[in-house]
Amino acid sequence: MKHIADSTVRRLSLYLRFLEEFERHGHATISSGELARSGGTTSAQVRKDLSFFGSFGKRGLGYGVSDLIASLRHILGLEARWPVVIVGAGKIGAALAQYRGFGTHGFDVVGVYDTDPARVGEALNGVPVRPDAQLEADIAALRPRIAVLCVPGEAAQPVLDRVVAAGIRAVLNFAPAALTAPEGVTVRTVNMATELEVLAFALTNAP
Amino acid sequence: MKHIADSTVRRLSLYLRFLEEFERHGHATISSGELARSGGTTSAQVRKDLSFFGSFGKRGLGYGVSDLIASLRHILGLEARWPVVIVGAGKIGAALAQYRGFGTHGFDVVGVYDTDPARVGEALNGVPVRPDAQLEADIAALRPRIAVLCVPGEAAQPVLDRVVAAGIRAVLNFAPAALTAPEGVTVRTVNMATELEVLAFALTNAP
DNA sequence: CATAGCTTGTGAAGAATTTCACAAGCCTCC
DNA sequence: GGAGGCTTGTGAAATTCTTCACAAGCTATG
Repeated sequence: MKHIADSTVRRLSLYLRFLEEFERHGHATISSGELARSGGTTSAQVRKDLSFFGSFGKRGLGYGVSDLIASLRHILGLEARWPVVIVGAGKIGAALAQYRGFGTHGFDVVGVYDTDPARVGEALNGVPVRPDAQLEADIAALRPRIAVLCVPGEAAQPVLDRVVAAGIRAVLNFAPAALTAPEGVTVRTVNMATELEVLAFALTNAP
Repeated sequence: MKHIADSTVRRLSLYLRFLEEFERHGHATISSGELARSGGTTSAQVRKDLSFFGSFGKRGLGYGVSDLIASLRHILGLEARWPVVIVGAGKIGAALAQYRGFGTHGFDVVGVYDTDPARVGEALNGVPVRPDAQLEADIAALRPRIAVLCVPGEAAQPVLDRVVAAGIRAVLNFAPAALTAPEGVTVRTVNMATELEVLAFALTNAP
């Protein structure tokens, strides 16, 4: 299949958010223009994004909301649930472990890990915090597909190397560090400092 | 000034992270190639990114680490400190309020707001949680430039409208909602579901 | 001072992404 | 059943972003 741009995938995810909203409001169909307005893009962009994967609408009518939701969920790979491990049960890790959004979006937290014995044993949203040393064995046993890193910056690369060695191929990194991973491993980093600095730049260079 | 791409600004921020690392390790100069390797890009990209803002290196030598740090901090607008308010003192809001990275990167949390009377009064990292109703008055008095939204999805747009009306021009949104803001207001949304879905897509369409 | 060895800064080329614009198709209403 | 009014899907054009490639310039060395 042709390569799909990262920006396209993010927009598809965003469309899915809005479609779910539309469905809750009882709308049966939606046009590319309406979807575009919600997502801050253009109708041509919406149609082009979808066209990479097929043809989902009806000319003159628009898209069936629930059909398009199903199609997007299929495209994004959300038909099965994805098991996830969270490494690091500090402030951010604990907050994420208790975040309900994981479950409602098809992701199951199957393990939370920490090196601090004081935190081990604690249960976060029903999932007990387990010792960091258990990480490899648990990945082998529970086969999570995604690891979420919430460890201090300097620990992030070593932990990444460990989870990759244990078979993980997708990582969401909240540690303030830029990571390098082998070919075939997808890493997304969410860096608070960078987000704030982009805002500072925007404010500094305001019109 | 010519328009600077978002991706360029994010890379500048990333370069700054690495330069700080290099400086801690005692390196005095760095070449575009070394900086590129750390940041997962190319030397040409590094030089092009910097060239939008001027000429910072010495041919044959590279860049002076501390000079380039100073230049980047100037470019990104990090020479002064930026006051920030956090709206929502739930799990994520509280975790952020206690995150040390704000302070070390030049951002000061001057207020945390919540509607829940049980949380009001609590002090997070020295900053007391104040009643949500106080938000507008405090923005007028303390003049924060950035608002971080950690409220439930359905509350995000109303809160955004309020902080914009009160004079805020830059918003970092952690609520699971896509927001619309008037011209001149920069909004960055960090959406857990989208990040995870991009990973699910990558895993589903793995080679 | 001339040469060798690096590395920057930058036009130009190339690639990727977004926007345009329009034929094709569906529905409704007369 | 034909006309009118919408909306999709998609090549082509336009724009934006990245990579290439090389002249220019700095340092060190003999």
